[in-house]
Amino acid sequence: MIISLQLDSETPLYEQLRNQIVIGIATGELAAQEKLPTVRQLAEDLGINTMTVNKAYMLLKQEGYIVIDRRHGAKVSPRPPDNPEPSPQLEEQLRLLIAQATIQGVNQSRFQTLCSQIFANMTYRHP
Amino acid sequence: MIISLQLDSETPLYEQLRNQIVIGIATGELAAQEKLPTVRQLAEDLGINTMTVNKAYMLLKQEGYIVIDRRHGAKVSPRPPDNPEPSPQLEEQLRLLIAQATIQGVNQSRFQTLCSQIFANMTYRHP
DNA sequence: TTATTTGTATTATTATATATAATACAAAAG
DNA sequence: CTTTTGTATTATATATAATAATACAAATAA
Repeated sequence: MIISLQLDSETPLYEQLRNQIVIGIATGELAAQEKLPTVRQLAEDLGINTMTVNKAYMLLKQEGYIVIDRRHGAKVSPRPPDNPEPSPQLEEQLRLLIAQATIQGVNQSRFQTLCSQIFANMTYRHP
Repeated sequence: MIISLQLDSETPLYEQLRNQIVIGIATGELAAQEKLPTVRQLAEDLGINTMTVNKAYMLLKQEGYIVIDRRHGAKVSPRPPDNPEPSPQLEEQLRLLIAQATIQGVNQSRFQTLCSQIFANMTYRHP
């Protein structure tokens, strides 16, 4: 999986890394149960510090996206059961996003179409 | 307009303030051309520093949400023309949001319904 | 067994971001 | 001419981000 970090971004490196792994899981680029690189290996590949990668892994673990085992390293979590209700945080983020879209002049129809296109690339639950 | 800041949040105060004003504009709570409180007044009301409010106003100005005039203070920008294409930043944020929703087990149908409900509260372009 | 690899913890250091405080200035309104 | 406006400056304190250099426990591989 290709990971590209922007050193000049306002988004912290560990957060960029976390985000790209989350998207990688959702798109199916990283399959459930798939083993992630070791913190040392990934840090070396990306040219960043070990602890920065570790921070991203700890965050992903805390959020439930990956499982970490000392024997086998980090793995993508198995697919959880369907949960129709999104988390309050996700709902609030969506609310802010739609507010911005509305003000920018993107109407509901266009927004829904965009969502459909994005969903079409999420093969997470269709292996 | 009621603004509530969480001092213990990870989100900086100026960003919380910016977000709530954006939502206020989108929901119509803040009408186009409406005058915002002065930086000193809002800082006093919220019990925070003047420069923190100023930073939020500068950000909103830079993003085009408000217009600042030395004579009349800060005002909500007039409604821009319809723009079917969302900004790349917004699209990337939506992509990450949908990725998280997908992994959390929220399917497309439920997500679209949630979007519809949120859009129903955005009266920005229906005064 | 021994050596290596794994995640993880610790400590230190540097740089940047956040927030507050105390002023000060220019421009416009009253 | 005084007040109010946004804005700039300087200083200070705290928190976060990132790196560096180690070190440890647990498990794998030799």
